[in-house]
Amino acid sequence: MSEDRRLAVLRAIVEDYVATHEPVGSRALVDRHHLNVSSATVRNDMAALEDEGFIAQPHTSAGRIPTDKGYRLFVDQLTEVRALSTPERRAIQNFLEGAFDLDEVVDRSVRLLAQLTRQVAVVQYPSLPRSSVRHVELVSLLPTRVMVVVIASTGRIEQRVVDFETPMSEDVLAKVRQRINACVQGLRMVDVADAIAGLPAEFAPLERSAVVALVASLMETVAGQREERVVISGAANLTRVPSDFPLTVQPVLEALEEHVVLLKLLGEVEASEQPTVRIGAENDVQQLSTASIVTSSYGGEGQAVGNLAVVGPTRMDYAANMASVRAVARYLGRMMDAQ
Amino acid sequence: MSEDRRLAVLRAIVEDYVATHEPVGSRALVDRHHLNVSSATVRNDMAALEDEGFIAQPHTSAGRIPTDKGYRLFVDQLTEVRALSTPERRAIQNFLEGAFDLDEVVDRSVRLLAQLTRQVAVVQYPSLPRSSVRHVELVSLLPTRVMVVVIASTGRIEQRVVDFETPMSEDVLAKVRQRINACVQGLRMVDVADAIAGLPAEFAPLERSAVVALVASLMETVAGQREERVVISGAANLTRVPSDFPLTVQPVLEALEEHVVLLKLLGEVEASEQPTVRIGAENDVQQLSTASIVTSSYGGEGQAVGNLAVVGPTRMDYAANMASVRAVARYLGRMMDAQ
DNA sequence: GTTGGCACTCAGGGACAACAAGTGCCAGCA
DNA sequence: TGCTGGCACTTGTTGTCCCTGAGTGCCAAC
Repeated sequence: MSEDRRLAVLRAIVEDYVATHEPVGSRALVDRHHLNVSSATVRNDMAALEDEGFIAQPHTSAGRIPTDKGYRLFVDQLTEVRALSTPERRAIQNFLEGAFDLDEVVDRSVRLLAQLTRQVAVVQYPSLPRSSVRHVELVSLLPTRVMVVVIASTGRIEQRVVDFETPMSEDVLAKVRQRINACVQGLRMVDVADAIAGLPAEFAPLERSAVVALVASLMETVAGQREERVVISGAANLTRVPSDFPLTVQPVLEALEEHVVLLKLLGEVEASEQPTVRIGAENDVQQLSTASIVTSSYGGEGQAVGNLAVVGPTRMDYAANMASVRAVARYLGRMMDAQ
Repeated sequence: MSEDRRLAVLRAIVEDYVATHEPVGSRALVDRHHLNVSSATVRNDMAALEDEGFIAQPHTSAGRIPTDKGYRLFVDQLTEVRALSTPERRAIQNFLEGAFDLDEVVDRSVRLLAQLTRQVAVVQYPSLPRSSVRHVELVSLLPTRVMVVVIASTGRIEQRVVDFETPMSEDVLAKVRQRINACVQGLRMVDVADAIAGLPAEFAPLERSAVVALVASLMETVAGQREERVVISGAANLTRVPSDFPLTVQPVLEALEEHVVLLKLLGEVEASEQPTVRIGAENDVQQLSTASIVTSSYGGEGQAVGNLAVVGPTRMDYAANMASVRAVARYLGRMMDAQ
């Protein structure tokens, strides 16, 4: 019994099952793929594959479907991610290039990814701690209230309102603004806290408490556990094929609404050129144990600033989805650079 | 045959059907509500109600369910929106008050609304054209590239990148910044275009083209058809009761992903203290013809700056949802004032 | 190691009967 | 005039039985 053929049989089963959504039997297999052996031989191979846990039978008289372990082996066999065709690439480029600002770039990316894969797409905003400072603006709202606006190199903008006990004059505010920018412009967010820690000491005791409050607020903003943000699109695709998630659309939708859960999912990827796949129960999130996730990081200049993902049924077209995820991640990274 | 009793019967049918999700028969009706008449009498009333189109039978041997027209009459009979209980109100307040910035306020509101109503909630960001300018910031990215950042009175921030043909010095940029803010600060967005139209003329011919580009970009930003933004939450609630949308979760989900559609839905409300209800086919959006929508506007000082809504099956608890929508709209309006 | 053959299993679907829920209508009553 | 009890009728639901077809496992032969 050849090991190679067994792998070929597994691959054929996965391909057929992904295409037809029905358990595939030995007869259909030899008909559709030219395996050059009889159905009885394939049956023997299938029995072996089942013993090893790669495929399973819904019931005795049915064909086989791949298990999570089977998909895993299948995916690991995919030696290289297929490249998109030129027209596909051009479509992506055209679609993303019309965007004006970061919100629009992210929004278009997530929609595009959902459309390409016909699955649910998730895109994380460029992570604040992983980018650098372009500009800090202080806008006076009241004599005792200032809005701190941080503009990141990725185009992301964060704001926060600070109240003081003692009023601050426009002159002092201008000076603080100038000093802060001098200290932090171009710095990586993670280094900002150190850079401005000494600032309050430069100011007269009377002004110092307000400056301390400003600096503290700025530190909070850039530390930003809270500031990670994700966008999803294509939830309707979950219901496109009802059998995808037989009775389980709800837990999946619920998981997708929990941004904390999503961030955890996205966060588990190490930065890499290749998309990462997690299949079924490989996901730590219990609600997504019937789903598979294809993730990748993106960022300019080989520097990951965020992650993105596609979520779908374990029975998905892994090759195509990996290609789409990689393509969108690349274009997104390029947009970040361009900004 | 008393008209009052017929209305009471309709109300009882709606209430029972909303509660049980099953066609309600004459027998069950007299059992559960003390109507003080026999089931035969109720049957006569039901026949009349059916003639008038307020209720319908799924099939001959089944009970009655309300039609869209029936729900409409029921809703119109609700003379006043129930007030929320004090603990409910306190919960809302606590939930919303911890928010730091606008994004967080909107995010929390939409989640809260989804949780209160157990339906899909939609919240529109404060509309740019309906708010005023707090501050305009120009951040130099390159000598020929500036990021225009507009901060609105509602806390909303919009950005946009402008490229010039001729480089602009920091000095000129500072002057433009100062002049723009002098012209537009505190102005309503709709009046901004007029206020800055004359600005380029103040500058030397050499600088003028860049200033024109800046002014044009600013005008585009505040005109902002494109800039309306909505957030949704609670999509998982669509699948909570499978019978809510028998085979139709998909079109509803699709409609909810089309922000253009949502904005249209939200936009059709006239500003009013009372929530507006649109039932089933009353929605212009065909995909939502099996859904009902409860909308309201919100805004500080009686000035509407945005809208919000709850989307659910026609068979929803209208009284409760109207109360929740109104409550969240009020708190949201208050938050806008506070900013 | 591969193949054809054959007995076995089991989900799916049609036919049919019994049942339950609910209706419409009518004659009688206040 | 309006309400009520009663009764025949309709129809979806449930359960049983049976048949069919797809697919398997295994064995003997090549």
